[in-house]
Amino acid sequence: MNKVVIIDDEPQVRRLLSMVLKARNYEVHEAEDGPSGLQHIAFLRPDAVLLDLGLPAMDGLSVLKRLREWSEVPVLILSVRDEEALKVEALEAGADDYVTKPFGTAELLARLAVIQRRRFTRQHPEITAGTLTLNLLHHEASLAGDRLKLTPTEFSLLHALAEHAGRIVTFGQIIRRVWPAQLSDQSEALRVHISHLRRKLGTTGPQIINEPGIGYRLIDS
Amino acid sequence: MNKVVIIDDEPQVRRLLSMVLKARNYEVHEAEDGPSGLQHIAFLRPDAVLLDLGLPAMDGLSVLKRLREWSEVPVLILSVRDEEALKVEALEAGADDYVTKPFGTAELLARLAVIQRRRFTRQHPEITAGTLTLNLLHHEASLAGDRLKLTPTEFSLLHALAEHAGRIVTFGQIIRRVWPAQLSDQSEALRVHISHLRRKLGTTGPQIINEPGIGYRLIDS
DNA sequence: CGCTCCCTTCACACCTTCTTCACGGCTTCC
DNA sequence: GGAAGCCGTGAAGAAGGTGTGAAGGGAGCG
Repeated sequence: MNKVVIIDDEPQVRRLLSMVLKARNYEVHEAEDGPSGLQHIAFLRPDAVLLDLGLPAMDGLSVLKRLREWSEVPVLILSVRDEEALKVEALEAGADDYVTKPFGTAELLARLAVIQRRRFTRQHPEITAGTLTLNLLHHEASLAGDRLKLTPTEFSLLHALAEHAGRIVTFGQIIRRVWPAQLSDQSEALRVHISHLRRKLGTTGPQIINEPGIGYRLIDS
Repeated sequence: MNKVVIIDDEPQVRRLLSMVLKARNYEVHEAEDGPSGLQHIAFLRPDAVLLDLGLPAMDGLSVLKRLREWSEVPVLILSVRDEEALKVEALEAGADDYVTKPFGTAELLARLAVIQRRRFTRQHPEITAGTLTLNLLHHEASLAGDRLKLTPTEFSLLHALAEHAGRIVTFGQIIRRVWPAQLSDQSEALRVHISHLRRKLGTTGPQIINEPGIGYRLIDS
């Protein structure tokens, strides 16, 4: 499913966009300011970003520039009519397209589809962490060449950990990613899946380490 | 060039400060009371403000509170020794640091430089103070490249200090931030966590300094 | 319908972390 | 110089987080 992060300080705009996109089967994540938006993007690796230019604390252009230092994710700018100069700057800083508020949903969806198609070509189909390999295209995991038999939830969980191998991934990040639409607390289920994963990973290769009170970390050796 | 506004009712103090700062290539503007000081700030948009707490008509604390309604400009408080309680109030009202009269010019210039530098490094997903680095996204802390093993409370506490590295953070500010929902007095627990943090930080890099009766300060070297 | 697979919940033992207490050193103030 | 208050730190109990076996329940399928 297509993941989108919306960065806009106005709750109404976020709600509208969210509704429209969810109806098209997008998985939507919202952020109300630049820093938290960047964190969402860094972790979720969405397929597209909708970015408001007129953010309060850290303006949209700064967010975009910061983002482009490490990500090529398609970015669609949301701007109001009188920010012409800013729009140009944004495009030069690496935005893919823009729509002017107020915008029609049809136009928005069309532009979104276009910028995604443009970027679609290159994507990493495999991630590795030591002897562990995840093939995202085929949903397959293997450990030192041997195929691992993982359930969908386990694969998703391991994916979240392996993508940031060696680093801490917080409980909140894991849960938002593995259970995006879930409102109830999944931390209990998470512990059980971690337990299952550890058993399947065995004692020799990569290990899942708990950082008490914070999250988990996948280490290579 | 750096613009500074000095608000102090004593002409000698203003003249001294003015000389020192001009020698360092600051552009200096003087005001002898709160209202005219605020006007200067509103009009000049200075890069820093030096504010005497003991002003005749409108006291320094009132000036600061008024100022903070519309400006984030760094403010360095000038106070005399017996205004301890006032200093705490000033810091909690948004002052960035203070120096006690009489003060050395070296100290004044150093603190001024610190509070100006810090305003730029807001909102970054990573915070550094000397050899100390906090990665907020991954909840990781490292000292000179080595990862520090911190508990959640320790991380939160160090975060509060590091975000204002070089400046005083009052007990009240720390406690409200680390234990937001707590009603009981956590000052005892705070001392213990500070102790643990100091042990983990060691004796070489950044140090946590106690400012008796006021709060703590994280210094780089 | 019965089977299988998978996810979630529960129970409980275990372990880490937080808080409190106690006490000694240090500074400040009279 | 003595008293009072603030601060640092060791130790220990309290509180809360974590791992895992087992059981319940829903979806898909023949």
